[in-house]
Amino acid sequence: MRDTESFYHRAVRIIKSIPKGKVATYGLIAHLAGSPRAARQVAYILSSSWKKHSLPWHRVVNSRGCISLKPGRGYEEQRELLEKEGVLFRDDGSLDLTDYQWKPEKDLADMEDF
DNA sequence: AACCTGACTTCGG
DNA sequence: TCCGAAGCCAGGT
Repeated sequence: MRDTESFYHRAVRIIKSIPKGKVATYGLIAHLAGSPRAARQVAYILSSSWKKHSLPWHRVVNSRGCISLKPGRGYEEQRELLEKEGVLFRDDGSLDLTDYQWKPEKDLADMEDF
């Protein structure tokens, strides 16, 4: 059996476990789910079925700590949701990953170089 | 089966 | 530091 299904479910599970007030990058989620390079797939999962799994989609940002969504296509909504959880944005629209990025406990991860 | 597409990431100029 | 190109993964057509 291919691993794609597992990846999907693992990714969903990981996204669900992102605590309020924290964020995770696409790459980190992909990494934890077992495919370090599948960041795009994580994005796909969010856009296609965040509703289906009640995922906290707004807690996922790109590697620079910015919202990947374009203005008018969810950007403002995501930013608002995050601000409601206490996340502060800089003038350029980015947030401080060193403060907000979720660091999962060793349960889920078999991260090699952490 | 082949090609296109995307809420990404990384590297080189 | 900023911009463009290439690499990657999986779903949709």
